[in-house]
Amino acid sequence: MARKTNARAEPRIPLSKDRVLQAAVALADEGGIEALSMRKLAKELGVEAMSLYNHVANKDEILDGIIDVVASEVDLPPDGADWKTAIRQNAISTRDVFLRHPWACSLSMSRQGGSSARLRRGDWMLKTLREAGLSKDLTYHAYHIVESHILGFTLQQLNFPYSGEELAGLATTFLQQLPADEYPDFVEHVRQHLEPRDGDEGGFELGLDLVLDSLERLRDTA
Amino acid sequence: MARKTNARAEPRIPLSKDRVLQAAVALADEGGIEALSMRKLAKELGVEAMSLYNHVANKDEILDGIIDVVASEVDLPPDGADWKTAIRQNAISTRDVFLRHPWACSLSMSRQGGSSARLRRGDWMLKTLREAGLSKDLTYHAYHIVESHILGFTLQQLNFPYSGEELAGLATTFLQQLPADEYPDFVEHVRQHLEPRDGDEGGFELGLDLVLDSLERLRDTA
DNA sequence: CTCGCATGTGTACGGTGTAAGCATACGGCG
DNA sequence: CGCCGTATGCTTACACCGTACACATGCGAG
Repeated sequence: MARKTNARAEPRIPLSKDRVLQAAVALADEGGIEALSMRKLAKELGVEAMSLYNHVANKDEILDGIIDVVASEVDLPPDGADWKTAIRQNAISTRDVFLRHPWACSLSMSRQGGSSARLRRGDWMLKTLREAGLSKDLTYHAYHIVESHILGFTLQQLNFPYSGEELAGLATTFLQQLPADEYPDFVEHVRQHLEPRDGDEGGFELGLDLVLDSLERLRDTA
Repeated sequence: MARKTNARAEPRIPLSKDRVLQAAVALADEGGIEALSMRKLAKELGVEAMSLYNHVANKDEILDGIIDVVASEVDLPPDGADWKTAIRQNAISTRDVFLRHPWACSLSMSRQGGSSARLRRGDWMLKTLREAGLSKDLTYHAYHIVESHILGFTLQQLNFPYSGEELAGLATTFLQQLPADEYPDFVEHVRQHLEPRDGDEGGFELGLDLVLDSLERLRDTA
């Protein structure tokens, strides 16, 4: 007979922080962040809940970890390119990543922990701004302004009832039950959301360019 | 003896949805949103947890309700004034309210429910933009861009380790434990955060004016 | 072989939101 | 005045959460 313990049937890949985080991201991706519990995560890995604690200190460490996993997915364009297009690319990449992991944007905004991938991105953006010739002070503010647009815009888009094809139906019912005479402009706005304009990259990039051009102007006049 | 039930000692103000929401806001203000549980809220009101369900359907309704309570605190400047200063005032007021209720900003971004005060504010801003002469399309985008800045910037500020006096000490330790040679620009940025610049209204209003001026320019050239 | 350590398990505790049934108090009716 | 339906509050109970703690088991080093 086979050796008693080394059950050949399943090679039993050992757990690891990496595997835990990977599974956590997958779980959050398909069920939302509220579906990510230690018990469900353990089950997903074929293990008991407490076993996870051999690889992570607590759930917070998992949350910080999965934020870092998604943060590591965003592109940091190489130096040398024009600063505005570099930041533009990074902003768009950041947005894409957050749309791919819809739970990550709000989670990322609600915890201040600086894990490596996030630090790397922040440092990259600051360096890019600084090397673009912005003053120390302007760089400081520009960073927050650009980040505000990226995070704020993406979060808004993620929280909208959804533009995904048939789910527009859901939005129309939402529309019908709000008093059109009392909030006419808001109703009009929601209606505009339902027009086919595949995503809101349009508005996102419009605002982004507004901000970047303004910063450039500020740099040149100051 | 006194009548048996009508215990004179405490007139027993009856519960009401309003009283529940008011207490919920107070609880969240002093303990953060995670301190807001049905049991604690009930205790605060001198009542048992399940009694709350006579006045609200579930906890979500409480969350939507307290968002509306804070939303009703923001100023909607009267018509007639210059659109940029009107929106400016509203933006600053919105930011102030969110700084007063630090839990409200992220909560407000993570639920799409349109309760009356929020709808009123959204409608007001859209109307203001439209009457400023922005095209339908530009109004649509401008709304999201302005909102992104307000919400994104405020959220960023709320999540920063804190600029409050001695808590700066906490931030300095945070600073010391991150590798200064690896992320030099980020370290510099955090250091700038610690300089006395009471709040970040500076950056907030700078970015806001950037956006508003750009929108005006776009209106006039299109 | 045996020991120690890393890893996974089982059980338990205090917390959460809330469903169901019971107790009580109040307002309108005879 | 007395009665009763309804609104309000209380009690108990359930499923789920994060995680502390004690224990079982496997593997590599001496």
